Amino acid sequence: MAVLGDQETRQRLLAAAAKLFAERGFKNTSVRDICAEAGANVAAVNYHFRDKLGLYKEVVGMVADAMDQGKREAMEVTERASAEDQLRSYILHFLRRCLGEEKSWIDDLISRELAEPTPAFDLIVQRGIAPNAFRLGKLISNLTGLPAEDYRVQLCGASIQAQCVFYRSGKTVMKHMNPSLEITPELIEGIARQIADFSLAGIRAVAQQQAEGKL
Amino acid sequence: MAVLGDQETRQRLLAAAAKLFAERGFKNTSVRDICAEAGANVAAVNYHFRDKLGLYKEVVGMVADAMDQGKREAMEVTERASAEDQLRSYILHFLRRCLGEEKSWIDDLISRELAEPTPAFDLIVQRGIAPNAFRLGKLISNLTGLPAEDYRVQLCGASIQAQCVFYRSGKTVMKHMNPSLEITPELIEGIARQIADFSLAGIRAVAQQQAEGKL
DNA sequence: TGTCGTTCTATACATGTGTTTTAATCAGCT
DNA sequence: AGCTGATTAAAACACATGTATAGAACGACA
Repeated sequence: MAVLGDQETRQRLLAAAAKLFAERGFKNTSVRDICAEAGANVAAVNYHFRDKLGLYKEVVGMVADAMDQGKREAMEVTERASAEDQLRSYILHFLRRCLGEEKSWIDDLISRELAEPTPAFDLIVQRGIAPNAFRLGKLISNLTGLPAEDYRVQLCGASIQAQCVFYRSGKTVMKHMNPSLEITPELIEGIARQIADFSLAGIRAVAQQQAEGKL
Repeated sequence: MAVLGDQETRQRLLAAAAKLFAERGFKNTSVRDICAEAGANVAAVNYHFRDKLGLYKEVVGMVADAMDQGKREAMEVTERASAEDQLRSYILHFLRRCLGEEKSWIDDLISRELAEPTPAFDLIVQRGIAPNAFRLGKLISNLTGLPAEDYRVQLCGASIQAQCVFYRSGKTVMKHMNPSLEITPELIEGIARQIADFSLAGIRAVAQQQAEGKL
């Protein structure tokens, strides 16, 4: 087609690549597979993205942004709510994405990148992780009255993040140990509630102690 | 050499493979690299392990056992101590392995396998994860008086596990966001203490609620 | 209509990889 | 010494993969 890029196959390549990279990882996905999935020629990747790595970076950038947006929304929907309810909403939202069916491929791709960093690692930290850590810090600061930069606040944020992320690989393990287990919405809500209760109690306990160090 | 296997190069292959697989992952490690590292011939892998995958499975099995043993020791050293102290010891031990220098490659390999399962996934769940989840359940059961099979107990175990594992990839991210950060033993102990305080408060809060569901 | 720039296709190239094959080496045994 | 079985070595094979090249298709514009 024509003149100033209609970018049609470019988009198809991005979609196909996102799907396959998330499913199988960078090294296990061949350029040929991506092009086949996208209905494009083998050379299309090099033409549009210069490299296989170039394509991957673009995908990772998109995914990091999508992740960040999803998390921002999960907090902002309940902006007027209490800090506690904001936290509960955040946890539930996160767990739905890790344990539910849809869109979990986003976190799959991120997990892979964390376990086995490629040159695209930067993008994830910069555009996906850091902004979210910042928001979480503010939330916990509201909840405790401690400054957001406080060592204890940072670690509480990490603890909450940790419990959520855990269920991404946890899903695989659970299905493996108990194949008949059905992951219902009620199950997810139950887990989310317990994580929230657990964490709120943890936060309050930690906030009462003396600060001991600095990040 | 001779008769009934002196198994010398076999051992060298296992050691080299463990190191390289943990460093770069399964797909990113070539048989040739392993053999070079072990000072063996290219064909040695196929002779001793039939496959590249055969070698990998053997390595994963070893690693799963080593992980399990390490965690068992971390609890048993303090068998006579209170359940609370046992938990604190467990968390500190775990964090040292994730954030410290030595032996963290064990958990690196496990993480990769969780993020990108291969046919060796079974081994890890069976010999590394399941036994530990069982022990953790018993510990929390002691701590709360609830039965180890209780839904809430299981989830508390997951929360603790989660916070520890988190710092394995967390280390990479921290170093990336703040390259000048020194991970001192004191830092590790501080984090461990906060995780323990956080979790103990969480456990007590959760244990006081009504049970809501079953795994 | 003919030229131009963009996009797409078919094909080839170079390389890295897991695996196989065939022969050499060597310790123990008769 | 000569045989036997296990182990190691060198070379080759088969194939997948990332990338480069050369040309075709096609719309836009003069």
